[in-house]
Amino acid sequence: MTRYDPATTEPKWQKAWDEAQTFRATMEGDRPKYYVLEMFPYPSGRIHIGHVRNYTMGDVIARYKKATGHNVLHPMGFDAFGMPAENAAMASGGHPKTWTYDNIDTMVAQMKPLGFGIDWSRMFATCDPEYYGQQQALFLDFLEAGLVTRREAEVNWDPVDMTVLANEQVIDGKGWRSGAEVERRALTQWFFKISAYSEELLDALDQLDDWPARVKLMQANWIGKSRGLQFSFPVIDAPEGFGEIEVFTTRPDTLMGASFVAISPDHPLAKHLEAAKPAVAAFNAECRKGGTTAEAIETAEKLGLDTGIRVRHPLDPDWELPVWIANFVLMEYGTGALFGCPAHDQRDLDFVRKYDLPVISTYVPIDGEITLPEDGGDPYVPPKTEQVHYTKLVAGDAYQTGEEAIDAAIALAEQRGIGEGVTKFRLRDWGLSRQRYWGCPIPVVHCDACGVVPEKKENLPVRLPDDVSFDIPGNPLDRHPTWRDTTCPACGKPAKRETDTMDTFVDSSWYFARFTAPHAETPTDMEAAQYWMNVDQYIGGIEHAILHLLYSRFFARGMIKTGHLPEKAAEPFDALFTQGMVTHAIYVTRDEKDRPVYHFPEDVEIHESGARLGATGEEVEIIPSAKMSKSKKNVIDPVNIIEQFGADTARWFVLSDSPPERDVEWTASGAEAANKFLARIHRMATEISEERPHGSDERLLKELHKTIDDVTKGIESFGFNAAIAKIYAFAGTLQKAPASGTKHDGLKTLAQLMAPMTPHLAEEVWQMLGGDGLIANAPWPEADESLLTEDTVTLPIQVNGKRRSEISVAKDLPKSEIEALALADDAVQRALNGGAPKKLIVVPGRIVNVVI
RNA sequence: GCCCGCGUGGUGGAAUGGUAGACACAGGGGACUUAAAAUCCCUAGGCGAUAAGCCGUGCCGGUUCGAAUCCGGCCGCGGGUACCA
Repeated sequence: MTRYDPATTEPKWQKAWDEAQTFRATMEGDRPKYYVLEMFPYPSGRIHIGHVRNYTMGDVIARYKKATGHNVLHPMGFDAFGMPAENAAMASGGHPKTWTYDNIDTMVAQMKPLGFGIDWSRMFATCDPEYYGQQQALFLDFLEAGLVTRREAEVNWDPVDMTVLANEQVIDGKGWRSGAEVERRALTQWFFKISAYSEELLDALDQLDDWPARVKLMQANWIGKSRGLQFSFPVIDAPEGFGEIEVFTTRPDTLMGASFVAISPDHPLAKHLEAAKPAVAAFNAECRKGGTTAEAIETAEKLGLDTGIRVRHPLDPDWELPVWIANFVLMEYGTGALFGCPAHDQRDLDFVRKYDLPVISTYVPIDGEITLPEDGGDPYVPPKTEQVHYTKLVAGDAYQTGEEAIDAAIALAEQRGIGEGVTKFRLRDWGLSRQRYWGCPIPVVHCDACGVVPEKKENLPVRLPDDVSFDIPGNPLDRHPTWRDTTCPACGKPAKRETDTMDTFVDSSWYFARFTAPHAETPTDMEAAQYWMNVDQYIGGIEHAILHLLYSRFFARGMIKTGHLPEKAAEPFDALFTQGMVTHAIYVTRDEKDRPVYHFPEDVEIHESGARLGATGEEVEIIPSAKMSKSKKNVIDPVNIIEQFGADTARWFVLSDSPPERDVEWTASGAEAANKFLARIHRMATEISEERPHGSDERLLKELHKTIDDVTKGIESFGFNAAIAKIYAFAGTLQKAPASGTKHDGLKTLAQLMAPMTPHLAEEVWQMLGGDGLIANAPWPEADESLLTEDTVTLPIQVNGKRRSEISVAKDLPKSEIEALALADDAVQRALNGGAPKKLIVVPGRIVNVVI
């Protein structure tokens, strides 16, 4: 008996697929198209087991769809621009380009042995000039179509290194290299006008039936549509040009509980006051310390400064309120100013308690007592749909819901001409400027005479220069005179190139469209886009639920507007699946200064008494389980598993144990078990590979068709682990079954069911059993409906909801007879103890419940 | 802080309103073998005695004939938070 040997078998079948061009996608034939895409990887160095999991899932879908008669497109590429390449260049003196392309070569060489059914002829990297040149063309078309604008926005500024920092490079409010306290500084930057699409991007979520509900909810909350009242507070003794302060509120019903007006440190009035008042200037400078992230701003200590300016309450001219500058007021949202109502908002209450301002409740619960916030209680914040008792009413009835009171307040304000109801969105425009080298150059030129001038399309791509260095902080493009200095495309006079490059999210916002015609001389080829779009199934991590997916949805709309995609591609991803991460324990020792030193799992030996370093025997601390990360060294390189057990084992294991949307802990023992099972399947094939015997096995045939049905449904619903459990169960039954024609056919069909997951083994078994051609080209088995039903069913019998017994009855037995049988049951008799049941619930085919 | 998830045996998990723990890993016992490997069989949530029974899906409460599943409140963990990708 020959043992299954993946080392020879897997390359053999990969070569066979290659030679037959099995996965080359063309627009020929009349089969329906199917486009399956996994979020493309960043070329970080080597692939890890999480990549294997992600691309195996996509491959299962791709191979399954091919078997069900589809013309499948399954491409692969690399999201190749970004910071890590520059960091590597800074750390080790290489060039981002060399580093990136070397990594891509390594990762492709690691992925090919996994046997993915990918059309490798379509591969590209976003750092290929061929790709980013087309992206520059897209940018120019977007600019012309009015989808791009330029204005000031804040960045993290490292005052020592004199550079812009990414959020990731700000650690505890300090620059990662200099250690200097970071401050926020405004720069003129390019923006995509995504906020103009707020309403549309929100509304269209409803049509995405095959997206996870939580992703749609996160996007909806991110876009953040809210209706409220915009109105002004008249300023008393106003500085010139600041006669009133305009605010936006979603709770105009609480206007009679206002206790202060707060403006952002970036509000025009705050900036105006800086000039005359050193205290304001100092306060605003204090507020601008720290990074730009929402987390940093929201969790910072709430600070306020009384400007001394006072305003009048719009509903009561005798009521004066103080105007404060507060660091929690964002200039980007609403009007950059608000009124505080501490009785019904925790943040406002914290603020007034800190600065000793009044608290005024405007409503109380209808039922029940609360300690009013005036008397030291918590703020009262019921849902807007709940009816409350208004004690200080703006409009409407004293007893009404928050929603009703808000509508009434807006109506009153509009009637009196105080303000108007407006709809605001939280979504901000997409700042795409990055002050970095390794990205797509923004194809514009700054000319003293003509201003900002778009580069001519015939001059694209604007290529990144190769001769740059990273020995000093900052963007090397800024100090590269021969690249930076150019001539104005409009007037021909000397001018300077834009040295900012694009956010890498731009690169990943249209790559899916480029895969449909990766070498077209325009960004897309309309015929190919018309044929292949949309992506039928998109697969990727939940961490992309908001930004990447939202930007892609915007970009698709922009590409339609500029004639680069057909109308139908406005929502480019028909179905979305978000998979979980692969996690692993972290192994740590301590150095002489008690600093953590991380170790790769393969360097650690696990003993009963604990873990030790293989090389030195030093004791190792085990930190339970965390997301795989290169810096913590808790990454599993799948190459080890592939070398030891083969690609099919790696594929089978990553699919078998965990539901794909959930995080999975990597364990080596699981891979061994997966390998044993695959060897078992192969052994079965060697045992029954001779001629197909006569004779059928009805019981086995029913099992087989049930398995076909279960596995098909499992794959369709991404229930790979459950599908695999069914395969395990059927394989056990099959192995024990006596020889028959059914057994022979059953193993062949089992190979087909496994083919999307373990394609090499499946080809091997298929060939051994005399299958026709490649299993990769064989049509998917269909379950015979007539074999799926059973004549008798087992009904559990509950007494008061607890299982006490079970009966086996004919499937179509009338309810009355089931009732009689259930009541006659010993356990039920015992429970009834001579009495009669209060109620008898019979759910045909499912359960009986006797209520006593 | 805010938004979104998740929490089930020693472990990965199954069951999405109807028999909690399918399938597998690790464990225990056995067969085969001179021995080992490989393979095969049995066992397995907890308490109880192997019975009856009781308890049990992070915690507390609710809806229901019936809740891991639906609702409310908490705790813990994870993802995102607009310059990580």
